[in-house]
Amino acid sequence: MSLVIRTLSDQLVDLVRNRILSGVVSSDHAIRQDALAAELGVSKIPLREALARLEEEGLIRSQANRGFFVSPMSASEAREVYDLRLTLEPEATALAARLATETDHAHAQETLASLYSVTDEHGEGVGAFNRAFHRALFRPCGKPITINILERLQVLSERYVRMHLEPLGRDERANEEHQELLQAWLARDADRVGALVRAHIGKTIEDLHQQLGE
Amino acid sequence: MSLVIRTLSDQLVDLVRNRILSGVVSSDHAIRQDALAAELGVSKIPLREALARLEEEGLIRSQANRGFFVSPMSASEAREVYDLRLTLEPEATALAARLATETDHAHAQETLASLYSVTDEHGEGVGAFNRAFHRALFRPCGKPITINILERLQVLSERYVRMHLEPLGRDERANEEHQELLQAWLARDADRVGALVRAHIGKTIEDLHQQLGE
DNA sequence: AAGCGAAAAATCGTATACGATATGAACTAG
DNA sequence: CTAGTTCATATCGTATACGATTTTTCGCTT
Repeated sequence: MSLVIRTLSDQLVDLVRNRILSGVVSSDHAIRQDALAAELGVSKIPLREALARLEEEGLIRSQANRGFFVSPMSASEAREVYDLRLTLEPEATALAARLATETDHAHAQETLASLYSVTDEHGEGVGAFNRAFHRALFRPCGKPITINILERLQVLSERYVRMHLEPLGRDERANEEHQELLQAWLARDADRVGALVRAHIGKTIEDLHQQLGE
Repeated sequence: MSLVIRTLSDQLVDLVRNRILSGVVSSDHAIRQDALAAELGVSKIPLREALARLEEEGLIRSQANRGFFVSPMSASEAREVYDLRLTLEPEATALAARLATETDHAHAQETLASLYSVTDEHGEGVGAFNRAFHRALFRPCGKPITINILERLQVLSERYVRMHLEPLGRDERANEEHQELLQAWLARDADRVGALVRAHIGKTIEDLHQQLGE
């Protein structure tokens, strides 16, 4: 699939990230490097490189000579992450709608189809496909740094979605919104795309605030 | 000074970052890990961890089995970086002006004084102190992720400042702007702070565009 | 002479092994 | 019985050494 050769460290980044997002590792006690390395069948060096990258992403923090801890979740962080997405993502997605090629269109449609196929199962991976869909919509905007920031924000926000929104079966409504968004995006209706993304994120913020009991 | 123990990798991050920003390593040919490690008197592992972190920051890119290359500079990247700063930094700095404590005030004043003292020399470190000053102004905003993103953007933008603006002796006017900005910031005049930061960044964008020959 | 192919050199990526630092428990003193 | 201290254990951080991949150079063929 991937034409570029992926180094072991890069693979570990995705693997450990998914573990953290799945909530497998608890927020409080440290990550045992040796144990995790042994469990994954690799050595410590590539694992440490992966952890260093994840620390830059903001998912974990390291205390010298004490180890890596997954960053604690907080209502304020959730608020900040979604505020930032609200600031950046609508504009980027709208721009991408204007610049998208036929290949991008096909890719976005495929991604949403995959999202549908896994939603029913309510299993793992829903968040990952959700991320992939939104990513497919803003990637063609042609702004590498913006894309990078948005991807980071998506990762940080996913924990809150998984913890507070997924149990409520909020997927149904999200899917309708996704479908509507995709149609506008494919039609290159930039203004409508921006508005929809803004509404989508805004709604998520509201739901989160309700859950977090503000 | 620093109460927290800094690991060797972290120190290398700053060191290598400064090397790249100084333009010591050219944009095209790869970074020799062994050579650089030997030159710095350390081993490869901590150096690689530092490089992995810098890659997440966006300063360098790695091709598998080929090595690390410093990201090429481009007019479009410069444009994007400053657009993002224009989107995020004024608001953050204005908010910080409202929330800043006496300690923060003292720190900001110290930082600007240090900036003055090194400006005359036109030597190294001007960029670093410039970064430190602006950082001191937005750090008290209390939004960790925003702070992190802005710091990354500062690093990315510094290369363009060093290359295109520093040779022009633009420091004088910048210092006046800095002084004005600091006064408004100390007075907690959030609106004025926002406007001044916006103007400061906007002016830099204009100067850059002129230099980059658009 | 130019282009293609193979072998050698160099560099990157990874595994193993060692020293340094922090945590936890046991022991002694008050 | 409690608090402080010391020692042992466990984990992290780093240096050294080895295998894999890529690049370059040399030789050969056309």
